[in-house]
Amino acid sequence: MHAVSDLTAHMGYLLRMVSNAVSQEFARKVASEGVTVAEWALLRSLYDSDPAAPSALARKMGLTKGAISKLAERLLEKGLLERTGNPDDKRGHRLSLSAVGLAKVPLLAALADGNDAAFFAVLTGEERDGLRHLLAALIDRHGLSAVPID
Amino acid sequence: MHAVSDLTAHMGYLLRMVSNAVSQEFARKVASEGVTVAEWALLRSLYDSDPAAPSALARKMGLTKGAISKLAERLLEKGLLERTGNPDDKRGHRLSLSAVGLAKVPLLAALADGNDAAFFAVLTGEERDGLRHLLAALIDRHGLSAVPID
DNA sequence: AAATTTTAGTTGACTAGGAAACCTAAACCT
DNA sequence: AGGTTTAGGTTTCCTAGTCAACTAAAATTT
Repeated sequence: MHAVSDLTAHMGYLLRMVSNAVSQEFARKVASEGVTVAEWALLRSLYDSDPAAPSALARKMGLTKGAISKLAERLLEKGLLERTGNPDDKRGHRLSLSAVGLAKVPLLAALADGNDAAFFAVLTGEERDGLRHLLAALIDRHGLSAVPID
Repeated sequence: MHAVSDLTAHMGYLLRMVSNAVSQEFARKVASEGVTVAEWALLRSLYDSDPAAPSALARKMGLTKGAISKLAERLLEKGLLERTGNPDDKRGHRLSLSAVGLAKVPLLAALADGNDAAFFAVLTGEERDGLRHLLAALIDRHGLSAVPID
């Protein structure tokens, strides 16, 4: 008879637990700037790029078009993003940071740096390097950063 | 001037990417059994335990009472869970697996084992051990004890 | 040129979860 | 006793994200 393995026997489970903990910590911190984690990721993606189409952002961030659509909508309402039409293609448009959004990214980046440093400070430098290497290996060997959506 | 660090410079970001990938893979597999990942975790938690109060499950699984409440509601409707009143305390109740739920856990466990093995097969045995150790260390040192044992 | 297909984005339905408000029952004080 | 506080659960509202259906415009076929 197949023994029913413990939940915690699965690395996926441990991964999810740790990942949730990091994100939650960070969520509280960025909330003080009136922004969510997902919003931060989108703002950061636009920071050093030209105005980008939603579909391009979806590819870049590994999200679906729908996710970007909703995210962008909220950021537009918050005045952190700008949407400009594309005369060459009346279906699409381009998203870019507003002046306010542009100014906010460095602040958020500092919070992100601090959060990451604080959370992983419980590891030794060697352990941190090891973890980074393992995560990079998983991402690389699974071809994760370029996950085609749709 | 503070440089704005790359998103991928943060380990929390890499962690989230990998974690999402594992969960998504797994979600597809368990969907074939008509169950979601969160539902599987709850079912598994009840598998080798006595009937448990929702609040106890919340502690054990590291979720809020609200999350358990909604999850349990769906599982009750699917007929995988049973709810029995507690005469000693008219506020609460106990949740336990139904016969169907009980029968389903080993099937799901096999899927979980397979998913985990497949995803982390791109690492060497040594790397896997290293990753498990690092995740356990983070969980331990941050007191994310909600789950590790039992 | 007309019909078809592909692409861009939005919207709605659903799972997932936290936070907070709320109700009720139990426990604890005076 | 009677009032207050604490604990157990549910519900509502919000973010987050997927998938699938949909509209409209562009690109391809025929």
